[in-house]
Amino acid sequence: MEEIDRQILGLLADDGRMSFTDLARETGLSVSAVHQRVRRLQKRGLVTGFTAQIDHELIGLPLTAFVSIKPIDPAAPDDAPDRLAGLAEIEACHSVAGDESYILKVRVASPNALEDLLQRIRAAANVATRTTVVLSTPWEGRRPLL
Amino acid sequence: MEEIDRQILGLLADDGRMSFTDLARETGLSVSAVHQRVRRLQKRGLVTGFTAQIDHELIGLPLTAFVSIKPIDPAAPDDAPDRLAGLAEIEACHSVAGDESYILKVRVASPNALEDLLQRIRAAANVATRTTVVLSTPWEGRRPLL
DNA sequence: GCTGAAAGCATCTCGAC
DNA sequence: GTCGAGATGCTTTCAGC
Repeated sequence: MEEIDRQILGLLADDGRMSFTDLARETGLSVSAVHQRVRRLQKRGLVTGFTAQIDHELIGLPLTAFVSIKPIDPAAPDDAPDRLAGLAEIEACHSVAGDESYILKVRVASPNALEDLLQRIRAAANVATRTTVVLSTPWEGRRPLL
Repeated sequence: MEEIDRQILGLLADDGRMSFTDLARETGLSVSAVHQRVRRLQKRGLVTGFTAQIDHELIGLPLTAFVSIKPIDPAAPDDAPDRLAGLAEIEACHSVAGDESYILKVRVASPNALEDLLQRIRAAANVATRTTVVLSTPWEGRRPLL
């Protein structure tokens, strides 16, 4: 991948709805050239999609937490992601190295909802949980080095 | 907020580039009505922006980790976010409850780059670090309950 | 707050280089 | 890989309700 594709990725990470016309102006290419490059970036899988960024506080999910989980029976087959996929409050699921197996990022409406979710997580995946509550988020989703 | 705004948020979270024409079809409103609602959602801050979703492995940042930090001098003023803002590898910074002060999510190219980043984090913020390496990510950025 | 219509732009495809 | 042009479709505004 080269310089101009990195530039396009950066521009689209900053503004996912930027028009091809504007992308062309910024990159110095023609509209059709940018268009083709963006399509190629999607086809190659470098761009997996576009999404609206939503303020979770304002839509009624003000409480974020990280939940680390550890199987109660270490001999049981590890299908935790499948078992947890149905819980919509879980925004992300990472398999990790270390004492615990997975780190989940969850969003809920209240402490009560968190307690309820933790019970559902333990029941669904037969795991112990360790929860770290987020107090504030100085920044999130910042674009890494391109 | 009401039902139809939730629907619009869901559609835009799934496809941030969906046209107003398609949004109108899905919601049963006229094109101008959806247009007006989306503008209002942005103005009210429920939609903070739009972004391209990028495959970090394919752009050369295959290693993700969570770095928890704890101040070495607990009496010093806590301006860690300001001190860390210049490190572009840090994708997110959450202030958390518990033994440690912040959880950082970082993306790097290699174990060597991670080691180097940890040194820069410790130097910049005068903190001790505890790092959890991500092995795989069953899912991430899934839309929470709307 | 919703609608429909109209003007201005953007998208997307092609043929050519 | 890039370009320019053209048909199609989308965005955006506005008057009317």
